[in-house]
Amino acid sequence: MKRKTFTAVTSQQVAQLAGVSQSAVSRTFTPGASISPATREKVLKAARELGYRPNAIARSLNTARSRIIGVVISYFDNPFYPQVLEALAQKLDTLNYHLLLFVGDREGNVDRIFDQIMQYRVDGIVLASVTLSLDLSQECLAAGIPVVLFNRSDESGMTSSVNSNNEAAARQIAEFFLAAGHQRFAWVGGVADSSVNIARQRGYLAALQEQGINDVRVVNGNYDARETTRAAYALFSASPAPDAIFVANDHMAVIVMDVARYEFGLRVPEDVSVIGYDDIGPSGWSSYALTSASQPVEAMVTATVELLMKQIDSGNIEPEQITVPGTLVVRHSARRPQAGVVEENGKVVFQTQEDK
Amino acid sequence: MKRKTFTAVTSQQVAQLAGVSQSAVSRTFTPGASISPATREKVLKAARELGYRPNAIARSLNTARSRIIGVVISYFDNPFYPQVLEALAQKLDTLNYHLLLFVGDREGNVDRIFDQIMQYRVDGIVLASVTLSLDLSQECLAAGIPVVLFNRSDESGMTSSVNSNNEAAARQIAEFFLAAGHQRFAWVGGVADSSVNIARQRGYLAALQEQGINDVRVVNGNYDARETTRAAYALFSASPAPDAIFVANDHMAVIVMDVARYEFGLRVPEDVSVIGYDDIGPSGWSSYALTSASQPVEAMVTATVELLMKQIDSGNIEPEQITVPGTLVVRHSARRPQAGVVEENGKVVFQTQEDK
DNA sequence: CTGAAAGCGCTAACAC
DNA sequence: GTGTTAGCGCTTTCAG
Repeated sequence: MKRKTFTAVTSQQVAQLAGVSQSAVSRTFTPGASISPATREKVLKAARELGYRPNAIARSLNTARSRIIGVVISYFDNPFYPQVLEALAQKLDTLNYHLLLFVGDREGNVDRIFDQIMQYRVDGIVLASVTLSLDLSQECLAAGIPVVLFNRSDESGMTSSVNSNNEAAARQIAEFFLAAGHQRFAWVGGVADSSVNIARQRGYLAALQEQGINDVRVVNGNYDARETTRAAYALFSASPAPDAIFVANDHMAVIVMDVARYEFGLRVPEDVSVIGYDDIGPSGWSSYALTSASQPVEAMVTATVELLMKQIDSGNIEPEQITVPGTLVVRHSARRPQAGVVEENGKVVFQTQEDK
Repeated sequence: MKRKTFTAVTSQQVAQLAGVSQSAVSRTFTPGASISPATREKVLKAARELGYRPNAIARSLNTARSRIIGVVISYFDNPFYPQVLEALAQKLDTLNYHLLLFVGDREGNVDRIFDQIMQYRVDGIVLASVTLSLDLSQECLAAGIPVVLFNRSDESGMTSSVNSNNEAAARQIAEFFLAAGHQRFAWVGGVADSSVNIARQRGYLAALQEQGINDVRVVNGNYDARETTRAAYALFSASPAPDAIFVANDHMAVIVMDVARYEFGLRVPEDVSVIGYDDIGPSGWSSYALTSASQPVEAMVTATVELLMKQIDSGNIEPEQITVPGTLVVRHSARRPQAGVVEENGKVVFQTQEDK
């Protein structure tokens, strides 16, 4: 058994053992501080003996930097977000920052989350919650805390954000459908006023319209399993049913496929082509083999963290909008066009003219 | 534009504006403190005006309580863990605790994680990382920090843990297979030395053995997609191939099903029955309709948090092993026995004799 | 390069 | 009930 008294060891105690001043101890553990190799060694030795670790809380108190980034997420059902979370945690860890997690479910807890975030004096915030009102980010910015919206943008341009190129990707999907000779198009949307949903829908419809197609069936799945099922039913019950469906994200697309196959006996892609967005894990599973616009999670996370760090270090929180391009990963849930589908780094992707 | 100087407002400033002492401010924000309604109001008013929020960092420093729980997770690919994370975050939030996330990927970063955890003086730790060595928990316990292992146990009994009843559930699965008349059994394991994997395998094999079945095909998927695919190939290439496969978790079971169907043209469950463990989201999708032992996530999380709180409040970290029972959710990936399958709260489950 | 000393913002005795 | 007074463990001037 170890000592019963669990009072953590302090720099003071280390100093005493090492026979130096407490500031010397502090300096040994402060990267850029000026300290002689000799004392440094003494301190390190004593620290090791005592099992000393600097108290991050105390440090935060007088540096006014917590080295904590608050991350607000909801929609854990969609594997996209856990993937982001993992990447974010790893990236931050690299920089010796830490991740305080907030779950933003109902609209009602914005105030509560804001309160918690403020109390912990987080150095920055990643807002990756689709549903949460933007008031939160405004309040944080007003308080001088850097915020970056992840996979979501703020139309007013007041908040920094990192997104994939939603509109362009959606246009590409329309082109893909068109090139494969589809005729009857549909769109299954997510939460109607979420920014990525709007951008994807806009790109898709616009590209279609440019080819003279105005008659696109639009339904809404609201990022919700039950509602998506209902929306899919509506789609396939119509006659003629659509033969090309772009679903706002993979998490819903998978449901649409299941309804098509198991409730309507449709073959995918022979009877109907389905394309999604995100390229989450299940999209790669054989049962789905979903053709999907991939989100470059790593790149997006890197951009997010860099943006945050820049703002934290400079104290300047000028908003900045970052868009990182993704690719259309071609699998088997949608009929393939004759041209444009190529292999690239072991993945099959679709290239439009401009890409070349 | 707001004021350019973002120095957060302190209790001192509030005190001044309210015309009271700084301690009065502190008291109004300390739940049980004795303060008169009158001063309380004055303080609250001043605080509102200034946008004051207590500095949690400073508070932590002298209460020696951070109100932060460190959560260590790896294996984000398996939706089970994100689900746990979400539940944990929500539950902790309820109690005004916060969740600092650590990603434990490689064995190598145990020391690093431990270091970070210690530096932030977290009040407790939830270890939900399958792969991470138990040294971490030992070190934390030695440092006097409550640790509870989640979905994982420590054979030595030195660490607290919360698990579903792995062995019992596995036995039940064996019974289910047996009752449905299966003959050729197989087991697809996860990381060989992970505690839940061991318990599930043990229960399954023991129950089978008690019925005189000793010939069970055992392969290993290591909780990894590629390896699981390989393991499934091995299983189905043999002749005769198994007709009843228990896979250590759903995340692998889904892969096994895909291989069976799309690589070997097998029908599930006509040709082969597959049962998994966890009852994650995708298991409910029509393409899989996986029969699976459900983990009672909410109950497990509640137990975890309660245990942690008890230990934190009492300062007593006697290890305690908690097991919470789950149910076998019956879908369509495994042939159903004649008896024992009943509907319960809208879910179809399997009941063994003892259950009744 | 090093030690002494002054806080960071708050809580918790302690007197009144 | 309220103000005064010590710190919590550390960083950071400031002399030397």
